[in-house]
Amino acid sequence: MTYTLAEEDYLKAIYKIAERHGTPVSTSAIAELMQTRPASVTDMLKKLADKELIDYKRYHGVSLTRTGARQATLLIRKHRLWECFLVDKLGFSWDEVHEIAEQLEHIQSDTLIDRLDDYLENPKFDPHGDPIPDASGAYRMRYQILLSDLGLHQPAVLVGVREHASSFLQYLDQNRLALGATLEVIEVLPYDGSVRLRLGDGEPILISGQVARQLYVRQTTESA
Amino acid sequence: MTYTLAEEDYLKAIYKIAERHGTPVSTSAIAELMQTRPASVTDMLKKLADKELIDYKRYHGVSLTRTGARQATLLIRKHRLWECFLVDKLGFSWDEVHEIAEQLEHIQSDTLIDRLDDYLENPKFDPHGDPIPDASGAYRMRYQILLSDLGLHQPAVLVGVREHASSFLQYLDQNRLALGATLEVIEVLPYDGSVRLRLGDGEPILISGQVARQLYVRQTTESA
DNA sequence: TTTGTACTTTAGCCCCGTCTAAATTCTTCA
DNA sequence: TGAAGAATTTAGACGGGGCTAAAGTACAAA
Repeated sequence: MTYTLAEEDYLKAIYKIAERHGTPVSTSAIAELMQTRPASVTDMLKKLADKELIDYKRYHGVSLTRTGARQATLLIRKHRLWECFLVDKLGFSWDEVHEIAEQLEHIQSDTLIDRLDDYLENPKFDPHGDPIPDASGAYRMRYQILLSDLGLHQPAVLVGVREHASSFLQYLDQNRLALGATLEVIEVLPYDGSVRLRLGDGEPILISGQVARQLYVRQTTESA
Repeated sequence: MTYTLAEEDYLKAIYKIAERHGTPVSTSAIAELMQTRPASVTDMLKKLADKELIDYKRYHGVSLTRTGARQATLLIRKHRLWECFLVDKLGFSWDEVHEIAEQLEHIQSDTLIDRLDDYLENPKFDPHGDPIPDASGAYRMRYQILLSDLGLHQPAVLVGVREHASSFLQYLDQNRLALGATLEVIEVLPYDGSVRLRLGDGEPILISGQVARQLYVRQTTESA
């Protein structure tokens, strides 16, 4: 019932890759995400398979078992709740919390995490707009689309970020692109896909197509 | 500048033993406190000595160097601040927090601990009445004596506990012996050293000499 | 001064998680 | 169909941290 730090890290990595790119998850994808060597990954996969946390066929990648997915979801719950704590209570900014939450998520205590959840008033999303699973591992996906897929003049709210790199988040801060901001696409430049948008009721700003593809928005009216 | 989990645990153990029983600290004392084998302790002592965290002479015990003591104090600071957080913010009781704080104290982030300190409003004592070192490692000892050394009819306040075992703390709870309680010794039974005392303005209660030797009190007047 | 006993260290082994180098398997394309 | 090339796994090794068994050291008592 209790796993090592390394095992937990692998489970989370597999979960994340599966979420983005589907299953099965390749050895090299895990190695890349975890900054380690494929040979090391193979070793660990055997151990995880022995513990029935993953389904593993040599040369054909892995997927999480029910138990493995359960555990991964729990880790994500812990990670995101700690991020809320760091931002909401301790005053960290959203680009500073990842590293610390990576450590905190390994603290073993169900009571602790449940009480933390209550203390934070059961948040449903973390500071990056990612959903927080409940104690049973369930979470609801919010309706959201990429800003790059938002129609012209369609009012929307910024609800999440796909990219979590500090430099990206700092860039957003500098451009007043905070979660909850209302916005509307004014123009998409045909040459390179850059997007001009109105933020709240301020002056229009220009962001690259690259950035637009990293932002999740929710439309705020049902018009075309 | 950054140490492994095991190294940190050893430093803290050595610090604690030195605090209670003085220096040098024996291999077997460390082994007993850490629930490990003397042979394992010897192995680790060599490593800590190589890193100049302890002074170590074969067969003659160890003491912490300045650097080692600094690190141990920092760990204790972290441990005690986390205990405050768990009790004051998350509503844990004082007998539930030790295990969790043992894990939390290893989280590496100076910023985190400083912000936690501020968030808790820079407490000077943890839930067991133990002093919390400041960021520089300094802390002030409170004036305190053992309840077993308190004179008859001498008004005093319960300020700390020497024993941290859950069962002991729960026993105190059941007898309304909480930190901050005012008390006065009414009688010491000659037969076994049991102490009868008045707690606040309630009925007298009887505690064993054994228990009285685990409680720290501060006298509240200068009489006799 | 010697010796018995308790304490400590050494020697040698184990498991975890990682690595490099070499071998194997998969896949794709001519 | 049959390689070439990419991905993956195996083999063998290492450092961290722990254990047992055996050997060495200290110290108190005679």
